[in-house]
Amino acid sequence: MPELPEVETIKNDLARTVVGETITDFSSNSPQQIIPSPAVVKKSVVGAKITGVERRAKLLLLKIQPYSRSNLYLGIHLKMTGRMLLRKPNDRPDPYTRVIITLKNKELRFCDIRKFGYVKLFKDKQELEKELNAKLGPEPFSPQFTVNYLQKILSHKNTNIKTAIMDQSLISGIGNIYANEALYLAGIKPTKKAKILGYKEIGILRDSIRKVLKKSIKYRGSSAKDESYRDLYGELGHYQNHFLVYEQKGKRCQKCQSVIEYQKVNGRGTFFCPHCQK
DNA sequence: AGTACAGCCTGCCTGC
DNA sequence: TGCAGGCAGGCTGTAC
Repeated sequence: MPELPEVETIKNDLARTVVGETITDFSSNSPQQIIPSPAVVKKSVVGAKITGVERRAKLLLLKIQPYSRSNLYLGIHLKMTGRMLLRKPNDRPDPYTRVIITLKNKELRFCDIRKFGYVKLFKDKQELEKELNAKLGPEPFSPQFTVNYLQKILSHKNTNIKTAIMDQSLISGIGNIYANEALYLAGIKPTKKAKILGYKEIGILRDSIRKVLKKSIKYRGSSAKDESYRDLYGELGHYQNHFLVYEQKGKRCQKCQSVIEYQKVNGRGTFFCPHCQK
């Protein structure tokens, strides 16, 4: 499932392949995934130029400059099974293609088995930032993501630490895979109450989050068992070959050789070492 | 207000 | 073999 490292990988590849391209067509066979509607988005973006690609949390952002008007943004959320694929117009169709953004001699295809993802038009930067800042906490690599910040928000959280770090309004970009991995690296049990973590422990957690995300970006993200994540070219990521606990139930902990356990935490599959994580 | 959880959606896996 | 039912989970809306 695409989280911060996966979206970052797609963003970086898009930045070097489609910036400067003009959009010649926009079509969708899944109107429920297009906000406000396929017709409005089509009218807004056709003839306009892609001038940049950004990422905020797990949202991919295409910056679009129409002729003689201010920048628009197309926000693309891949949710669970979404893919953004760069193809040529005559390439064979990809299964579950929901949206095609046509460029000159290129196509951006948004494919999504479960239809959880969406493409949303933002009229300008102001509208975009207003919405995103209202519901998203700081980026893990931003200067705002300090130990003091983390301590402040966790100290009055009445839930477990895993649920807390996956809460996008507290920290943005962390999903189930990297929550599992970061907590293992930090030696913290996923079910531990967020508010009882100490300052030192929070510092280690903050560093672990950054370390795990950074390493995954280096490996172009994770394509877990179901391989739902693919990069812009349809290729698998590689971080799954470096999972420490995620999908490692029954295997041995690399640090202490204990058997990795599995349990549900707030409805989410959770992997941990019963010995290393306290 | 803050936390928990159903619902969205569909392919895959399990068990009968 | 075939089919029903459960499972996966990011995020939103609703309920407590």
